[in-house]
Amino acid sequence: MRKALTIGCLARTAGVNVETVRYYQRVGLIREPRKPPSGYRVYPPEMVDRIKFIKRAQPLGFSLQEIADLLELGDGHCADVRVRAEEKRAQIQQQITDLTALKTTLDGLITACQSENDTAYCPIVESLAGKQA
Amino acid sequence: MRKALTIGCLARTAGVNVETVRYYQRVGLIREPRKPPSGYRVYPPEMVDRIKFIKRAQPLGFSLQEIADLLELGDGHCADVRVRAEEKRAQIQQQITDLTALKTTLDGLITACQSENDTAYCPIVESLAGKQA
DNA sequence: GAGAACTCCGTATATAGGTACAGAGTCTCA
DNA sequence: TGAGACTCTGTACCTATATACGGAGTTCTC
Repeated sequence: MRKALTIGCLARTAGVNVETVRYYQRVGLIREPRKPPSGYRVYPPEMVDRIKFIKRAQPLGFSLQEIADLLELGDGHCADVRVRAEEKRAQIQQQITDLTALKTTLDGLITACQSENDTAYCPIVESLAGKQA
Repeated sequence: MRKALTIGCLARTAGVNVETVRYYQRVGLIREPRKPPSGYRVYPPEMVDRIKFIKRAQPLGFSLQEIADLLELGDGHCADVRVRAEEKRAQIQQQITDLTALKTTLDGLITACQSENDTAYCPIVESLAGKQA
């Protein structure tokens, strides 16, 4: 019989700490499997990808709560999925726009690194100088 | 005479808390102006944009340390600017790629919201399913 | 020139996202 | 079958990123 996916195995496979898995359970980000009479919980294999997703979404600027929202959309507990998905998409589009601006600025720095730069002007700051505030 | 840009005025204009400005000074993210004999520090006007930049970079997934790095690049304290800028650019490109994948998945959810979704399969998770780990 | 509003400095508190550890029970495998 | 590895629960601790507060001094405004 294949080894059961217990919490330690899950954590190792997904590349996180066991305590992190427990933490995600505590805050409701992932479901805790029913505790079998024996006492050791067994996780479904998809849980590995779910945790990997979380770990990749974080450095994109999503909080755990936002990630929970995204996952819920994917889980298809519909109702207002469409509306919420559209909101998320708009937010993500804004992030892409900002990052693209930043990247363009870095391109400039890279190709013209002989910066005649003794002024208070900072090209990096300019890149996100949206006048929205 | 125009009102001097004291810390309160700076904070208000940039849309942050006074304590946040002090905090950024403490951690070295922005420079604290020399204290005049009177005791009230005066900030240069560019500081407003610098703080706004920080506040826009954070939700893109950058830590304060990473933002400090970016700003330093822009400030042109060269030496290894080119190399560091190239690293940052690569990182940002990866973020853009990931976000684009996520957005594409949301597009799918939005156009085909009648999800025949009773399986363990989750399209959102799939979107970042890079097999890099 | 007096009171309100502001600044300074130091310290304390808050929240998110983990990580660590203790003590007791369970599983695995030679 | 017994030692070592693992899990469970609960609680404590840690870092990053702020935010709040108290008491003393400064500036603005009327």
